[in-house]
Amino acid sequence: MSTKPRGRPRAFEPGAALDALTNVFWTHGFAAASLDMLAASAGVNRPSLYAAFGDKRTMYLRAIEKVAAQLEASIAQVLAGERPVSDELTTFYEESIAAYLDGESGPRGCLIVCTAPSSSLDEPEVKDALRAVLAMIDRGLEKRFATAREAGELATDTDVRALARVASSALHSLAIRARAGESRAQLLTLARASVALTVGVPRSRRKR
Amino acid sequence: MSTKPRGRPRAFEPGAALDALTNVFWTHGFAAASLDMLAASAGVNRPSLYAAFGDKRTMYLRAIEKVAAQLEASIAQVLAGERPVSDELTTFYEESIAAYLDGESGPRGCLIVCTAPSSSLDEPEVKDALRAVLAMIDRGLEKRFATAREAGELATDTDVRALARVASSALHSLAIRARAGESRAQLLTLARASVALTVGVPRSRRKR
DNA sequence: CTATTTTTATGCGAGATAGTACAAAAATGT
DNA sequence: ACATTTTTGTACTATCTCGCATAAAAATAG
Repeated sequence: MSTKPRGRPRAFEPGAALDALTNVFWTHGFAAASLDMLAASAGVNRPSLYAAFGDKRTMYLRAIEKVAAQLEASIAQVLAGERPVSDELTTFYEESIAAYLDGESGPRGCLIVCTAPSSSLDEPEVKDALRAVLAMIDRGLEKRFATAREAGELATDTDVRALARVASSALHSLAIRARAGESRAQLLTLARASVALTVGVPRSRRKR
Repeated sequence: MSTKPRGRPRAFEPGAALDALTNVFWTHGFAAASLDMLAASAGVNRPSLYAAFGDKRTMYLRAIEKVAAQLEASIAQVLAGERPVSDELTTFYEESIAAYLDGESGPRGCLIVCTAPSSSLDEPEVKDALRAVLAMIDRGLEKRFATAREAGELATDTDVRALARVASSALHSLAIRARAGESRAQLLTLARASVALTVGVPRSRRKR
């Protein structure tokens, strides 16, 4: 099937290179990330980067797509509907917080929530990608809440759409707060309070 | 008291110049705002800008301080404790949404929430300023909720600190969503749902 | 072994960028 | 009138920036 391509083989793996690009954008944002930094981080020369990914804006959009895909997978996996909705939502926040805090040199929040808004007015495609990701998060939570409503975990008259938007808000705020330097304990306080307000106290923490 | 200064008088008003700088940073963020843009927007030459405000980073920090002061004033005024907490909180969100949507050329969210996170890892002072503003918002809401609890509008065992952090989250999200292009109606839906979840349905909208 | 194809690496080049030096300008003090 | 003080505006420098042109390198095809 995939017979060997004709010319000189690539000296780098595009997937690993995109990981490196994503890392640079995550720390510095779009505008402050220079091509020299990006190329050095990927261990590749600038022309090779251009050949593989296009210009800087395209590289940034690829990074957003990559993170968005991971996030979508995480939502599908954690909010699978196998445990009580409050437990799953708690896990979702906890895992997000862990991801926001574990940058190579300190906390850095979410690439999309924390860096895309800044460049979204100069780069319409970034704005579109940002809006799409926000909508994807809303939809993922809405779907889980709809299941919970059917299962009797939420009142039958619950507006799951609006509820999902509130639950997403906590996620956005967690990303920003993590990047601003808030402690894990502070972030967890917000996460737990948000869960309690949106879907009720988790069974494991309910007084009795 | 303020006898006239000795040398050639200023040809621009520093307050108006800072407004112009703030405007540029609001649209483009810190890194993408060039000194040429800033100077042109303020109608001033670059050396005059440097003399008045210091370097670009300092200009950006002044812009953040200015917006933070306006926000603090808005919180004190709108959440004064003169009306039911749900009404005041609704007004607070509505006014914030109006501000997020009324940029000169389209919606642009909040300068601090939408642009500061992106440069906060490269510029520690920006990170500190961002964290301080987030804490200020949390405190302002917490204070109002504490008053509401004393007034019997919230249950006596309400954790007003955690509640305030959730209410702040909605504000952060509104800022980002506005900049991403969500409609006023979408933003209002989130605002109303957040009010309902945190402090209950406003009297004016309560069924009976 | 030669031709072809694709990637790599050096390096260029046009332009933007941040910050500053310096002289002219515009005010006040004496 | 003249010196002093402060701001203005032009010009400058040194550096960075993006993106690309071009030739060498490394593979396959025949």
